[in-house]
Amino acid sequence: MSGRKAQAARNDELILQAARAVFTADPGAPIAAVAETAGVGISALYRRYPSKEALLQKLCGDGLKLYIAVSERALADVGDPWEVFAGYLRGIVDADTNSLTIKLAGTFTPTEELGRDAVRASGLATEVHHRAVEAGVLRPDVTVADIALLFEQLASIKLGGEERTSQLRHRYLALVMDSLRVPPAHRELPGPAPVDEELTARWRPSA
Amino acid sequence: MSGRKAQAARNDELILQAARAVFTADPGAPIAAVAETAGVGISALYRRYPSKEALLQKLCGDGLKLYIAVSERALADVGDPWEVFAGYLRGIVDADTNSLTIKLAGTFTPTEELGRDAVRASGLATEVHHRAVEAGVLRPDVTVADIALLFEQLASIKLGGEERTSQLRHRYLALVMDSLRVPPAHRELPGPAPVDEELTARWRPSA
DNA sequence: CAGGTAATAGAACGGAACCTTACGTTCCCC
DNA sequence: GGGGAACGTAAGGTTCCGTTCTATTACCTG
Repeated sequence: MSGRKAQAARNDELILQAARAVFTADPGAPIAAVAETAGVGISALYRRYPSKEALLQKLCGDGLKLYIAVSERALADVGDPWEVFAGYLRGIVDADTNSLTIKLAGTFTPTEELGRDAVRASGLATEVHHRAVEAGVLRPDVTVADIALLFEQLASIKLGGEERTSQLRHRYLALVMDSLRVPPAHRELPGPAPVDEELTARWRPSA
Repeated sequence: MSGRKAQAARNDELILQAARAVFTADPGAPIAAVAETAGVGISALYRRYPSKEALLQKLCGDGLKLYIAVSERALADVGDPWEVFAGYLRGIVDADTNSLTIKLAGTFTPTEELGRDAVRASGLATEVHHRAVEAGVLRPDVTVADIALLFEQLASIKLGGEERTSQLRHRYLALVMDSLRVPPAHRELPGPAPVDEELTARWRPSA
């Protein structure tokens, strides 16, 4: 498992991973930050992608494909309709594709393939939503576009590390799910609520 | 109502208004954009504020004072406990102070006065929250810090113009209020849901 | 009415940030 | 052992932005 080609193959994945992490944290991050995080030089990036825009397109495309995969998994699930829908919501939040795709919306020109995948993703989301409404487990005055905006709101949460952020997103997803579900009810919220220290920490001159 | 001094007084307000609008839309906006929006030259800004940081501190301070005013109004209200709390939530969303204060969190060193006001605002919010829980109209497993993060999520919504954005924020505030209130119930959501066109518009190469 | 002053608009400046390319080096594979 | 792929680093060249400077306008006062 050595050799120049093996390192290149490893770097392929390393770079993508770093790019995802860096641009998720800061969509306007410089490309040098990606290289540093990946532990490679800048030329290793430009060998693989002709420009920053190309890298962003790749990242966006991967995110969309992940989104599509989660949706298809939900459509293939024949279990309890509410649990299927709830699992779908949690899956999208975990995939964390919204942080990237939305924040990068206007920053590059969309590929044709990107457009096709977006249409496909939208269709699948509509079908998932439709099934939940038809089954009578989702309040009908909430549209599929509403759900999309809810995902965006959850993606805006960034507090502490990656793990804590995910925890809090699930907490507020659970909260809003209580008002999405038919019949309405209050269920236990997962994860501890934020403490004051977590909120005030953001005012320190670190950033 | 003319004269050089009158224009200066008018510009005072004009500049603050423009700064609020510009930095609310884009916290990293250049100071030239503020001058252009206000319809004045750059020197008109630097006559009033010694630096960009000073302007941001002023804006933040004003936002905090507005937040405090809304909270005090809620505490003075002796009507139906839930309606008081709901009005408080709507008031904070309308004041739209979170978009500025949070996004600018780490970008400048906080003044001492800013710190005092922040403590005061936090205390008032805690009292408002406490009353709602005591009255049994707010689910007790949601903390005051939870409410703060909910405000942030709502502030992250930006779609179409200012008016449409406000409308949507109230829509999702109403949605989450359905799961905050005791007892839980589904009430009619205000404002029309987003249509596809509104969502896809963001992918056009305008920005 | 004339000079002093406050206020303004906008160009000019200096420096930082950042995408991209060029250069020199290393190390596999034939 | 040599050809070339892959790499790290440094420099190029541009854009952007906060701040300062200059020339101008318009009011007020003596």
